[in-house]
Amino acid sequence: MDKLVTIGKASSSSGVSAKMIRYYEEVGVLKKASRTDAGYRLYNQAQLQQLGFIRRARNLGFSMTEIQSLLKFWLDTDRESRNVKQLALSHLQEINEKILELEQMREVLQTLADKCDGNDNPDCPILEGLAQT
Amino acid sequence: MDKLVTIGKASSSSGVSAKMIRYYEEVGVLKKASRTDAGYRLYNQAQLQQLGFIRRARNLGFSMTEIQSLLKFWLDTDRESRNVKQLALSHLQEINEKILELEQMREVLQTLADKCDGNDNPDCPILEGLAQT
DNA sequence: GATTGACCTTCCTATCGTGGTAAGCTTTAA
DNA sequence: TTAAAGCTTACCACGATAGGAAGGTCAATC
Repeated sequence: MDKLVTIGKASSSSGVSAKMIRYYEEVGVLKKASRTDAGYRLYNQAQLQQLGFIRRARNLGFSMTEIQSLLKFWLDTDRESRNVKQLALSHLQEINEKILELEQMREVLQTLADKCDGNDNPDCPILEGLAQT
Repeated sequence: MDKLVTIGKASSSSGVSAKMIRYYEEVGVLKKASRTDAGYRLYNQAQLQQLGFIRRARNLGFSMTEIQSLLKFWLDTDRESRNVKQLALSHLQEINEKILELEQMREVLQTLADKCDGNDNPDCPILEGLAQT
């Protein structure tokens, strides 16, 4: 039942590009795939699930290093959920910091933009704000 | 009055690293600096102001390409504020999109994390969410 | 049996903004 | 005079991704 597929099928069914699948193998996030006699990589169902896992973790903004840990936890039945949660919370904090940073940028920039007439006149509070004389 | 300084002073007084100052020159964001006989770069007051301008624009998240445009506008007394404002609003939109993306990540991840006990038990809704069986 | 086209392989390049390092020259201060 | 600090260019690295070139493999069609 463990149907094997080459990298193209693995890519289309997981939503991860073939390029990236090879890259994940190269950097050690994925174990080396088995090969056909001709050297084609082969993936089984469990490996396809791992690719989906990686894609979803990427979509949540986890770095490859974090994903490597998450995958290890996932495959380890002796994991402690404490460690997974800690990783998630640490990433959540990063996300929150980025949001705050972007919101501050937005506020400053919006304030400047609001003051700019945006016509054919050269006077521009945006440039003045950046020049900050 | 137009005191000239070498790159170290230019860096410390503008808050832009010497490395970056050279890089901006290399990619054409800054005009090539004049040089001493020995080949040391020299910066005048106007150029120091430009460095500050760049630093503040970077702090607002503008890309180097956008900053190149902003600098051009700033130095062009025939500019129309319309174009500056358009650039700023376009960047604002990007910022807003990034914020939305991060907020979506946060919501999903926070929901998963809330469901995870975070103890020595292996059961973990975070991993289950990523596995999405 | 031969050709074709889709698929696979490895290897190299680029992105973007920043940091680091090494080898060597110049300036300044002791 | 010598040592330290500062400058120069020319490399390499990051993280995650994409593109391309050159070549091997597979399956279907002529």
